[in-house]
Amino acid sequence: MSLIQPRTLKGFRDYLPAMMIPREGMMQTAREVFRSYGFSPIDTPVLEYLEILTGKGSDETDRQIYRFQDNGGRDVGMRFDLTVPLARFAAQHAAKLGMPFKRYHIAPVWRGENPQAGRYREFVQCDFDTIGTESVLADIEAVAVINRLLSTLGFDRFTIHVNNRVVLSGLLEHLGLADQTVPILRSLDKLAKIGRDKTAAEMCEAAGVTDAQAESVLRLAECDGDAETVLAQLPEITGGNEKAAAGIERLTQIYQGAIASGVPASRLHLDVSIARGLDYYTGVIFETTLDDLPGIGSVCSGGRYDNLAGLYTKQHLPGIGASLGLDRLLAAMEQMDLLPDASTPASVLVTFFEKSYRDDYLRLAANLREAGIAAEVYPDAKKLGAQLKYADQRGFPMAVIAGGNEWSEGKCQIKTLATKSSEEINYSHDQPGELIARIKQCLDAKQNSAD
RNA sequence: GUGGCUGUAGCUCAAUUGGUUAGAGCAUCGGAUUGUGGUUCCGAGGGUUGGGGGUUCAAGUCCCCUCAGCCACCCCA
Repeated sequence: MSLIQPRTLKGFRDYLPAMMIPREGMMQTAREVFRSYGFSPIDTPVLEYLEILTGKGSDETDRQIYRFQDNGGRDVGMRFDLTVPLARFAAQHAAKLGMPFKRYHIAPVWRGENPQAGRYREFVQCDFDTIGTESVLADIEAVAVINRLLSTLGFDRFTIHVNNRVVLSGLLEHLGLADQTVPILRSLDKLAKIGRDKTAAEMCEAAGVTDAQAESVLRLAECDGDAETVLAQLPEITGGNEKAAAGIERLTQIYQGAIASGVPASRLHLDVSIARGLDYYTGVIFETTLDDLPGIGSVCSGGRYDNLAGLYTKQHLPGIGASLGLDRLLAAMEQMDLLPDASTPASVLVTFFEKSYRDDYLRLAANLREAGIAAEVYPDAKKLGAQLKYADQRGFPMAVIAGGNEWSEGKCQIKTLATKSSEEINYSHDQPGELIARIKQCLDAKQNSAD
């Protein structure tokens, strides 16, 4: 019979232990950070009625949704982000949840687009959102959470780009271009890539603006520098428009609040030119890039959406949140060679030396686990060298070795793989304390030297 | 979805202008070595050259299709 070729779909990937161990660690870190701010976990179905998903996205996002008819003939789709399902969830359960409501959601999403480095058709997002309040405090907190997330994950050099869409829409209102927001945003987004002149030309063509209007918009987008400078220049650039002034005031508060929350000013960049983000954003928007690998794109983006749930309920449910692109970040760490190469989560390999002591090895390993030390017993009484090689290659930091000599003397050997050094420790099944203490000491030492 | 580049063993790469049975290093497994791993030596396995079709006496090499990866557009985590 012919074999079926084992393969995965374009843009979908397997995760081997060496990748999955840090990946799970990142999820755990994200969970801990979210919980420390009071966000609660939720989950929602992978599949939604198609109409739920297509309601608010642009044509572009609609095109990227995996969709099909289920066996009952219903039109369904796989979620392409976690924010739209949240809006549905909030509209459906608002009464039970109470407002404001803070949730986090770590789960895979699917987008049928062309993959690239750090860009997949299936990837995990770590979302956190606060809904039911328009308070600037929630906006500030979002910045603080992003900062805490990235730094807890081990990053030091990253930049959180912050903007408020209201500033631009205020300017557009001032210019009488309020109804051309979307095409103008789209053109503006290309500023860094295609340059000033082409951007202006495209704006004229796509949105029908005059040269003078394009000039005003570009002046806004090109406003750059440290936060104070930008904030000081914005009122004049936006022509004293009231709406823009409110947006600038909000941006100022977010900036000051973030600083007060402990976010280093060096990591904050008020970037009036970032116009990206899904169409549903209405206020502040965020993007986070790694200073050492900007090319991989934003690893944590989000913003405020004040009427997303409006599609599903008449209740006013404003929200703000952001999403950490876990798999993109993982790809970045891989490229930057930041991933540890251990492919086992265990700390100790108990070598299987002499068959007659099988139960003693099992008992010893059980004692280690009881003390919180992950331990694996090698399954075969193979040559010791082979077992140690196995331990080293899998990334076990330590091994325990005991044969007839050790057992009869009430001892066992512990070996630190990295240094090849070993020592004898007193041990009996009833009094494992000395062994456990010493192993923990060695593991701590290794942990510290790795940091 | 559109366009460009790429695709040989698990990994990194060879293979005259198309020309015998597609090679090497590393890795894997076994042995030298029945109580101590990253060295050395010996041996073994592993490929319908991503897959399919075509041109040719002859295709890893040329052409078409397809699949996948990377890049650009678009969009985004």
